[in-house]
Amino acid sequence: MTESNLSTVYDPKAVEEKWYQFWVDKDYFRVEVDPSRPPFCIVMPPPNVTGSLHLGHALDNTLQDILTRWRRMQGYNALWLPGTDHAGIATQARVEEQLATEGFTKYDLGREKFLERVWDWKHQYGTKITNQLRLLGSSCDWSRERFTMDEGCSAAVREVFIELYRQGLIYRGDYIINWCPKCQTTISDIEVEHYERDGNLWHLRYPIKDSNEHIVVATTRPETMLGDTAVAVHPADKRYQHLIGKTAILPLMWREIPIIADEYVESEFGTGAVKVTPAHDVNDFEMGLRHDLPKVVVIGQDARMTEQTGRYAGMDRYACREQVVQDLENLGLLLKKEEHHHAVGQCYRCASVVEPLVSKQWFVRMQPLAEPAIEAVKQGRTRFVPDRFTRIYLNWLENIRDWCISRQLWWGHRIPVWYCQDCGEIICQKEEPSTCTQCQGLNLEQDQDVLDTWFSSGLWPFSTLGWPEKTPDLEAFYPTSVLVTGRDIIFFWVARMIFSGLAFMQEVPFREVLIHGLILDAQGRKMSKSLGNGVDPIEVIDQYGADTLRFMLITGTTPGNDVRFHLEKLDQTRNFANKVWNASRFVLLNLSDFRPDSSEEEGPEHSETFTLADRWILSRYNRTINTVTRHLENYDIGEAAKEIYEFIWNEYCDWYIELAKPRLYGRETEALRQQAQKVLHYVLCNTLKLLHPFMPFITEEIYQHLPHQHQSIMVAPWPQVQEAQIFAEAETEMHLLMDIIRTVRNLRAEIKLPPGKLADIILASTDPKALKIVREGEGYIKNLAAIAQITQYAGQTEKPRQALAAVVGPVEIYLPLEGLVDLEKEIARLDKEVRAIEQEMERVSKKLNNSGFLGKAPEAIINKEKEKLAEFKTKKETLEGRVAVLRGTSL
RNA sequence: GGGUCGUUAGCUCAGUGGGAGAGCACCUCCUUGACGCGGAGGGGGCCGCUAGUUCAAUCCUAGCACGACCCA
Repeated sequence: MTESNLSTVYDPKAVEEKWYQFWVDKDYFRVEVDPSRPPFCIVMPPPNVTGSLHLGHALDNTLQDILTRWRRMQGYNALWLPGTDHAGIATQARVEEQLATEGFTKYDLGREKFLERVWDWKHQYGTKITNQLRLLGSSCDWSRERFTMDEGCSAAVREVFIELYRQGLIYRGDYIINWCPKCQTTISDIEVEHYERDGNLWHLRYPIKDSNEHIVVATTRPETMLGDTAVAVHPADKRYQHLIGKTAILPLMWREIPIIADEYVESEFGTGAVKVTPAHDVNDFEMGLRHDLPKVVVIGQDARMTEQTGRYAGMDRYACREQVVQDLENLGLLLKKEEHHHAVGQCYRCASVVEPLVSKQWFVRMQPLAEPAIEAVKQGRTRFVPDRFTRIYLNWLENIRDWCISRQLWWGHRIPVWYCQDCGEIICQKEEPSTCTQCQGLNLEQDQDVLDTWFSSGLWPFSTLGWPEKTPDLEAFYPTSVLVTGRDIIFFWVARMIFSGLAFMQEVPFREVLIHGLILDAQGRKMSKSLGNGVDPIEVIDQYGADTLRFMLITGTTPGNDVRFHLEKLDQTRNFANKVWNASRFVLLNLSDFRPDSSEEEGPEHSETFTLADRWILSRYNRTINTVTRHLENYDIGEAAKEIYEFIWNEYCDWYIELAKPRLYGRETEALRQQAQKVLHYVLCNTLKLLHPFMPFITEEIYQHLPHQHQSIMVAPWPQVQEAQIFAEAETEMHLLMDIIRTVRNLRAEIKLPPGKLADIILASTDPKALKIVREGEGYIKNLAAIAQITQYAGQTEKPRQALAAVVGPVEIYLPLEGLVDLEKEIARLDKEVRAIEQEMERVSKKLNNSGFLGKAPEAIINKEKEKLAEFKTKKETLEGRVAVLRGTSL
């Protein structure tokens, strides 16, 4: 064995790639349909093929990998299905940027050639990102990897489009949409981000026809007045009653427009009268429908004024704003301009100010699809974790508007609709028609637009499992077990998967949705390219290893809450990995002559030779299995990790290894040495299994060095609690000894006794049980508190004056130090402690004298308080007695 | 305007209806045969504010303040 050559510092680089390749070679990630085992399935939220892994992906996929590895070890047939997303706008934009550096536009290439370029891009970056997922340790089934534009997913998209079209749930119409003038495409409502801005509110006077009166409207966008087709007031507004039904003259255009009454108008806002521009405002558009108003398009897709605007035609929308204001002012029709704070919609992709426009687009009728999706979640068929996201989901679906799904892009799923240029027939079908179904004409043209990316990702949970074919995978794994995703795409994606799943699979796509927060930078800002505050997970892996990144991302966090990324936290986690490494090194160094004689799962048989420390660590280990498993079941993944961290560091390393050393170093019998080896090995080996889902690489590396039964730790069974190995009494006894040891160390520090200098102590107790524990634990105390001689007293015996004293439960501790004890200082110290105890006692007595407490509190709590009081009382008396001795006022 | 989350040690964050926790930072000590990416000990908190429920509130309820985010 070469274990003794293991470096004292864990080096992730040396092992990670090796083990990932090993797992792949062994085909451990690949899943076959297996009816004999319960299925567990996660479909991966497909990362975009636009770029590279960011920390959000790292968190998302770490969580999925933890769940998958854990369930796999538990014996589930665990499928984690990976894939990537074509990400329409984003990818197209990146390729256009690339072309621009070569001095081309997409129009120079033409649609077909351009798409070839995008596919090239996809192959390059799709591979890059899936390779990065491998670096992270993701145990997904790569043989099932999918892409939203592969043949199967594309077939699913066409199937769904045609079916919804057939049912009348997809329609084409002139409606107001959000237009991004930079991306030159529509975007859906949720792709618009609203930001507060400083703007102005202009008050414009519109003359009333055949009257000297004016009506004053307030607007934040004066340039749109050129497209006004009405003025609206609230029907109950007393100020304007006499004007309702009259006609106003639209200045500059000198068009007659009606004054209408509509509930939508807020009387309190501005002047209480609003201009109505149905072609350029969502609310005005709806008002226009209610009142049958004409729509005058004054701003075009290039964000310039249209021919409709006469002399303003061709101006940029903002230049036109200036001009209109100026012209109105010249006419004396600008009443005032006031500063006004308001929200402006921007494109989520390029941050251009979105222009609401009326245009012909494809829409999905949402009402009939949303209803079952609302019901399913209300019935708990899909459960959100944490629960609060249920309301966010429901709120959105309950107020849903129709979904604009056409995009004026080239990269994406082409809308499967053809228009007959001869007879105007609209043909919607899977395959390209060769002749018109109506007039048999040959002059067919396919719709130029593609579908919103989320249209295809909404089908992801079943399209990836083979739908629309009836595949064994679909049968076995749908509905999937859990979806893990960020809180930012509940609307974009989660809701759409649920209604699509219900519509086409008649069942929800997943039973549970685990929502996690976003990764923020150290100042709490979102990481973004423009801020340049992003952290590259690959660099972190390079520097610290994937295990450290994974563990760091999921510890100290709560489900659903954002996480700030601090580099220091990486050090902390790296130190933990190193601790695990070195504890394992220690065990290995002492296992050279060890041959396990029991199964890895069952561990050493209970034996009379178990020491107190053995029983204690076995008991603690078994309780840890229980707690960790429970936390994982509840998706409290950070808590599960913390539990393992604390068990390994604070119990296994800090105490058990130290307690076991004397036996290992052969100061006792060979049988005792072997017993220690067994327990050390068993607990370490199985604790590594608990840690494996969180830190797959280091646990595999160590497992392979240890004597082991399974080919890999990742296919070893998840540890089971062994009731026979839970020793409650050993835990209590060990805690008493640990307290005594801590207290002795404390006393030594008090008087600055050098750690190397052995001391003698006196332990006294009137409690025979305590004396027995102390007698059995004598060796532990001597070793861990650097004690040479322990003198035990049963009962009241005279103690040396020149000694420090302390009380731990029923045990008195004396550290005699002839000539070193400053009696005054010692008295002061003890007095201080007495006062602290008195405070505690007062609080407890107050409770116990409260009849309400005695009458209503559970008996266990009352007894606990009584015990506390009794313990404080003894301790106080002992310490006071001690003070009296030191003062010489007693005996 | 509606909603959600947060407010706990100097910093970053866990946690619980019944004696306040971790990591980092800070102070003291330690080249102890796994680990100085370590060990031992220590200091440091009206658990945002105000009411209410309760025998008991840092935890539950309401309101408020501040911060972040979402929706309109």
